[in-house]
Amino acid sequence: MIEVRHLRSLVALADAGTVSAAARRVHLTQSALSHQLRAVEAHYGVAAVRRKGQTVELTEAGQRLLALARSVTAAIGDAERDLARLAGKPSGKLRIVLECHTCFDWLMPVMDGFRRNWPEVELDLVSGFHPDPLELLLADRADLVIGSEPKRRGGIVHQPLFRFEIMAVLSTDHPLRDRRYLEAEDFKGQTLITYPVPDERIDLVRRVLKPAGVRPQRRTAELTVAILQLVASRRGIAALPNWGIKNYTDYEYVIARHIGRKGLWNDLYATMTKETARRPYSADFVATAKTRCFETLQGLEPVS
Amino acid sequence: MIEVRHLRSLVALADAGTVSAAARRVHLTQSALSHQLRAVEAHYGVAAVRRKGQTVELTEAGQRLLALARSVTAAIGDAERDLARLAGKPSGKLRIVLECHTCFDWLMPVMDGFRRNWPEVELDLVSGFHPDPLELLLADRADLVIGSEPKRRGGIVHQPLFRFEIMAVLSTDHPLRDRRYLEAEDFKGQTLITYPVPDERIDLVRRVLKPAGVRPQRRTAELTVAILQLVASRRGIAALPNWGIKNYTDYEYVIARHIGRKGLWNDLYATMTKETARRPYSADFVATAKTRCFETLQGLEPVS
DNA sequence: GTAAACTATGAGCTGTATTCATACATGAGC
DNA sequence: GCTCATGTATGAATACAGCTCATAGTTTAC
Repeated sequence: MIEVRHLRSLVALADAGTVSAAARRVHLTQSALSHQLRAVEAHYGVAAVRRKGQTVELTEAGQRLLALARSVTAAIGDAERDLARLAGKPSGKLRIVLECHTCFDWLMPVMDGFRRNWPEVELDLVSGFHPDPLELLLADRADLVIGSEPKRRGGIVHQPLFRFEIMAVLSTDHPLRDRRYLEAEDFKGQTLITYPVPDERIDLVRRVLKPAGVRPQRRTAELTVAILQLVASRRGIAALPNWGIKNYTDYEYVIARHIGRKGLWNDLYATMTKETARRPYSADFVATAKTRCFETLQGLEPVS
Repeated sequence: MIEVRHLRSLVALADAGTVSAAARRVHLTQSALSHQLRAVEAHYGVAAVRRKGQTVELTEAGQRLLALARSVTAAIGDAERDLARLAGKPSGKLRIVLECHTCFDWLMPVMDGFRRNWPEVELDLVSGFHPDPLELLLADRADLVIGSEPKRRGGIVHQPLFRFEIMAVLSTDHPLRDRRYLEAEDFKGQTLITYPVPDERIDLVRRVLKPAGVRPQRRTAELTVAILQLVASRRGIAALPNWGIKNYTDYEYVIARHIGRKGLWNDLYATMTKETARRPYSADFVATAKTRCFETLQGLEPVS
């Protein structure tokens, strides 16, 4: 008998593209997922995936099962929201602070979905720059902070969202184009194009350049497209999330390179007070944000 | 995490009305189902059922979960049919023979549904009376027999459908009206109103009256409503399935009494050749017939 | 009042899903 | 072409979830 867990695994597989990555997403071993897949295939007497070298591809039967999986998981989600509503009228606010500038790109559709699912909740985006966003939580001026670097503090919980890679973005004819990955030294004498935020908020600077004593020139732009425009015009190098630049690298408008041998990865967390975390709608916000990002953004990994 | 098995149990519970009966339907113990229910309720922090003396009733949350359950099980059913189609183009015939006259009542909607789900399968109803329907299977003049009394024969398999009670139907002012149940003796001197089929096909006669040497007068009518009409007009007693007369007894148009202390129960089977049983569409026919009957007919029990 | 239904619940067992250990395949980099 | 990293497959061992068993408490019918 097929079970919800099989369907969730299948969704993860379709989104991740490999059994191993899917296993990480559903917090199982690769072996467990392989066994699951085999069991489902044996049960229905059809192949659900086709092995394609390092990666895996759904067969027609797999696609059909995936369609089932998506509709079933969506139906379960809807039901669970209704149950939460029945368990106790959950009116309230959700005021969100964004530490990470690029996160706007995925946050907007998530917020749109949330507004539809929880019309009774007052959704808001706290704007402006805040040196210590956690203070906003404690001062009851915000309910949820999206950022990295969880700092332990009483009464505050951090819920992992996902991990993504920050890549160096270069013009197609940049002298560093043949490097497989860039190191701190490579940024010497370069211009770094960033959002208009302080050094501390730029992972490349804080975690790579500053420790190595490298201080390249800075130039800023508000919008991601503007930054890419400057990069393409050879005005400098940018450091942006993998998934934010996929469309531009695919068409070789710009090129992307890893930062460091293993790449520069960033963990994203949703941070809130314990009390907020207990509310069903905030839990749902985090859950659907994760689901949606893993579904739509490329190259994501779960926080380890 | 809620699983498909919980949802199936919930459907069974809603259809059966008691935890014990639901447990029999899903082939689990009453205890297992009670534990399941508790687990689901604990997981969502809501009560799904309200105890009502001997029986059980869904709460609002239970109703919401039931709606989820029905839609999910239906979606899984659809997907499984599609997978069967992908596994191998299943064109073919399904010629059905009915041993049991009243079964027309539930068979028609089941056949309608089947025709929609399997347009590529030629569905047919073999009409007329046949002394030995199994012969039709072996002679390839039919594919599926619906009847009771499974006789072992090589190459032929019997798949249980359900068990139902045959009750004596009396006019509201009948002298036997105060008996809680009728015995063979009670039929002495009565007129028995039946479908126009031989003695052997009438369970009351074959299993109760004949063994006791009681041979009441017979009078026949083709249609169930006609039989009920005669009963109401005090022309005699009939023996009909529980579920077939519910509407009439509810309005006290006629009254129904058990036959024998424990009631007279009849097991229904779908009988076919092994080869037919292997075809996905015949398996699906049996499965959906069961599901649908348990859902729509009252007082059914699974075959033990 | 008794019998025959029903439900609830803790303890214990069983079966199944998961992990572990391992073999083998593929692709990138030197 | 060799090595390394990363992927998949699979049998055996393991752990835990879910089931059954045993039992007590309720409700309903006669």
